[in-house]
Amino acid sequence: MTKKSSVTSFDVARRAGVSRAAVSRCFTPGSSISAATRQKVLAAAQQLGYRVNPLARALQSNRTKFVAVLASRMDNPIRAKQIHELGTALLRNDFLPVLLVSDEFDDFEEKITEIMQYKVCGIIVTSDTPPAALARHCALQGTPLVAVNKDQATIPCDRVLCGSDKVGQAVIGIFQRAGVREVVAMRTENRSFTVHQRVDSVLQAAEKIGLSASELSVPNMSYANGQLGADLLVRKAPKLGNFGVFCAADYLALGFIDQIRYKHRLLIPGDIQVIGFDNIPESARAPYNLTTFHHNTLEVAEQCVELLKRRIKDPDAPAVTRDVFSRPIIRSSTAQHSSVASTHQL
Amino acid sequence: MTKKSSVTSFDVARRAGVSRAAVSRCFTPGSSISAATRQKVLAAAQQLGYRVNPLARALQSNRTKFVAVLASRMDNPIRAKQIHELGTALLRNDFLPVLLVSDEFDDFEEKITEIMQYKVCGIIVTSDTPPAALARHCALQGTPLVAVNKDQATIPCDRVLCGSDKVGQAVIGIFQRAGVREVVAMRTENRSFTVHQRVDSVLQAAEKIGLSASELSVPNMSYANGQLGADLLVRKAPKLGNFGVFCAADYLALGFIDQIRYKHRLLIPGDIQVIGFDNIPESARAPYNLTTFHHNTLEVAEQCVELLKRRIKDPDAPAVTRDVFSRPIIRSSTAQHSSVASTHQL
DNA sequence: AACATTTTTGTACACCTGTACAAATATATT
DNA sequence: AATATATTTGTACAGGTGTACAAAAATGTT
Repeated sequence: MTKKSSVTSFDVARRAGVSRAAVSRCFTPGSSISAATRQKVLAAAQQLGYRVNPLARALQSNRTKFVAVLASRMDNPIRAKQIHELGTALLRNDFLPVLLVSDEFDDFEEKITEIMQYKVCGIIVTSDTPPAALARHCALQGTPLVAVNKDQATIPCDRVLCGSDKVGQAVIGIFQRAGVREVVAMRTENRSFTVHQRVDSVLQAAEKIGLSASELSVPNMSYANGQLGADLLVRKAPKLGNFGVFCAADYLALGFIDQIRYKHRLLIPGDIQVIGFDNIPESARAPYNLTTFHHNTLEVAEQCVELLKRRIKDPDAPAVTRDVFSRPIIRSSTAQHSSVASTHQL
Repeated sequence: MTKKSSVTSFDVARRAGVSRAAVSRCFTPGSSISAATRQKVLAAAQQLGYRVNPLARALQSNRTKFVAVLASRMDNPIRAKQIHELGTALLRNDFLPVLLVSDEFDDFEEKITEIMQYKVCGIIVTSDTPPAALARHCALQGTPLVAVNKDQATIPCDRVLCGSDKVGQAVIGIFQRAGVREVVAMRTENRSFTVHQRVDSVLQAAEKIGLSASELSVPNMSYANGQLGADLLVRKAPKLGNFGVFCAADYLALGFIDQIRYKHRLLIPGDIQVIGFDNIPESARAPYNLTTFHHNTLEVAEQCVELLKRRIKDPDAPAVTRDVFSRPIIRSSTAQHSSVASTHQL
């Protein structure tokens, strides 16, 4: 029933008996317009089914509602969840997320410069390997940039972290209460900033109280590498007693647990205790019941949007870092201390 | 080093010593321009770092490279994978995916009409509950629409399916060779078209060869509902012998298996055999080893893009449906028949 | 009531491109 | 070489909006 949507501000102006500028002002927040004319314009717009043409507006104002979201592969459920939360958070705040999946792209930088031509009002980086040139591009164009779980050095801009540098004390506390004598922290060799933060934090906390701790390195953060980690550990320390293994991500932990159980035929938490990070859905299930940290992707997403809005409002504000707390969730992949009543939870 | 990117076609024209129209033609495929001037324009553009302003172009041509991707929650890994594949497929084909996550939005229709104002060149629907008005809007605006795993009746447009209506024969074949005497197909009550296709297909194939079959209904497609299904089945048929359960999605199957094993203390495949659909990563792992069907999300995504391009080229082409084959993957949640050598695979 | 000040309005231009049209040039034909 | 045809070029307009500027109206002040 609606016309071919070619109803323009000119049509509304004529209908309302005002100038076209008045129409524009009516739909531009903060413009000077009297209540009377606003009323007239709104009525006419309603009748004609008028909507501001966002492309024309963008051409004029040099800004759209688009926000580029840079993501890497979504095979890890926590990544998928983060993208989902970012998407909904952006939509809730009247932005439009453009999804740039970096996977398999040589000319990813080209894609980024292309999307920037569309005058996006911001960029959120989630992907593992942000092109070094990205920050430079953004600074040059004046495009707000928010990095999720990135090192300050890698990309100088507003950042949101997930409390990875604070897990050490909790991890060591849980292990200690459960009678662990030897801690192993599994690190990945890729440049995931948070993984390094978590492992460093755990090693540091162990050292602080004089608990024996070492680290184990696997290439990247996948289920298969969790399995590999199990093989490496078993080879390195054939007789495992009172061992506690911290895996820098649940995905690693699941592979580790399955391999320890199904290949090496050891018991968890009997022979080895395991703590992960992320609290992906699988971790809560019966076969795993993994003690872990709740990665609060919703809060991370909301902080991202908040920082984005802040910077849009004040482009010259100093860069800040928001650290979102990840609370520990204790399940049965770690032994329950006798004196602790029942922290056990799903 | 690059200027503030305000280099316009006018600048290039002056530098190349041609008219502005020549510059436009140089960057518009299919325009009439001589090799000589094209050369001159390209050289000037290169020197100045000129890029066509896509917003101005869109305003003129009434078309952008944006494609709206309608998605629902990404908690199910197969959904996340599908979105990932769609995203990369669109980027590979020079489109820009705008992600609209339908979750929790009352005014989702409003969001859709908003994004359509941006003159998107297409919409791909993946979400479970496509607004009924969507197809109408698209037809009205002439926007190409591709639906993934949707009923023809729900939305009349180009469609891509994943071979759900052809699983029956394979499922029954596997069950039969494994000695199953009683088939149960688990259906979800939500309006997922493919779930119904799969269950119907299985029931039909069972009836065809006179195998006893019934169905079991749970509210929706989640791990928890898989658990619920297990409870319902055990209550309904306390003595389970030679039972084969088809779960319309792996996610259901995992919940079913865990509940059967950890709560009801039965063996899989000893007491109950299970087949799923999707082949999510978890299904391949040691604790599950689920016999299932490989949901070919990559192929689905590529078909979507192909149909989209086809319709952009020829808006009046008749609506077509592409059905992507999902091949069975036989693992140890179904018993291996003695005469079959080794179809077992990870 | 006369003036000063603030708010609102309309006009005109800018944003940057694609393309219809006619003029100009190049190529083919006799 | 002269004509007919095909190709290329430039001019001018259209696409729909935001906003600087000055004029007009409304409000406040003495």
